[in-house]
Amino acid sequence: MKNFSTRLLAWFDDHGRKDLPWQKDKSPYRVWVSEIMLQQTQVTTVIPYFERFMATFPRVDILAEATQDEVLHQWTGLGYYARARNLHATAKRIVNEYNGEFPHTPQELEALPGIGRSTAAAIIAICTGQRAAILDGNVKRVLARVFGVEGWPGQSATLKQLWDHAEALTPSDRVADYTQAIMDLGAVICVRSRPSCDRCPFQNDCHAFATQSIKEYPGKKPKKEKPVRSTTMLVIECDGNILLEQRKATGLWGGLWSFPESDEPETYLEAARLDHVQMEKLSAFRHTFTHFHLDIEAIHIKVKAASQTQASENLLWYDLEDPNNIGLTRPVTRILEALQSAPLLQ
DNA sequence: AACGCGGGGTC
DNA sequence: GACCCAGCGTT
Repeated sequence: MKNFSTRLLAWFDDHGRKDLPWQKDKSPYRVWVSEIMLQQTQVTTVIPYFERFMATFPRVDILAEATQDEVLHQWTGLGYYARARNLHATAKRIVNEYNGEFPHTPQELEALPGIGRSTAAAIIAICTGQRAAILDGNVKRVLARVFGVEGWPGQSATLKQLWDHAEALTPSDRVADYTQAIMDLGAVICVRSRPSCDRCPFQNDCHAFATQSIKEYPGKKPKKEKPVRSTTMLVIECDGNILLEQRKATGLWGGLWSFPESDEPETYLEAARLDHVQMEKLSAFRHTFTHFHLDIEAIHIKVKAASQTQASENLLWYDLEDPNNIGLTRPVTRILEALQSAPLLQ
């Protein structure tokens, strides 16, 4: 299609978003943090996290010097916690290897943890104005519909076609605006369900609109049955303090703090040299991940003096009145909320 | 090339 | 409940 970028930019000038928090001061640091937070996460969800993160870590060197617990604490609730670990690792590398300044080439950016092809391009385009093509969820949806690209974008053949379109369409002029514009079109007009085609600058050139097959694009991910796992979480309380265990550094909920899990509470307590005075089931619930369901049963256990329990690297007593700055899993925040709004056992 | 990785918004 | 979101790293 001719004039794609010109027409998109004309639309952007009238209708694009220009007041998002990360558009105020488009420094590489702020743009980078926003791009990482926005991976697989919606704008409205990100905004409060971004504001809080910037207030706590206003510069890359400050982020680099923070502890991982502090970074994960800021990330609690955002999900995909490897993003936070990679963000922290990259901050350290920016300080140590690049003297605190972000590199300006896609190759160097992509070599940093958590920055892939699209995120590198976004940083390049938005911060330097160098030509670089992005391909995020918005762009995939727009291009799949306009050009009738079939198949699920998770498949490499489909993904390649989308990248080819993205590269071909990205202009040399006004790349920063173009990058924002193509995302805005996807976020504001070409939304997933019930898109506003009558307000779209490409209505007359859109394959999906012309063939009345908008729902077919982009192709859907093949659905798979989610397996169900189950666990028992031990909410061990002593004097208003809750025992938490740090999860291993990688994998699911990596680096976050959660309740000890055991199907045999008595055995666990014995091993930890804890004497319980009361034990009561809390309500069971289901926590659903991308790829499986986790049925969680929580047991509230009150114990006598905790001094017996050795404090170790990956164990801490979490004071409900004076919480640590650490990353917590969703079930922990959920259960602690429930506990505090309806305190049991006095 | 396929899978692991969260939590929340939307319909 | 199904589906998906400003994707990337690992295998």
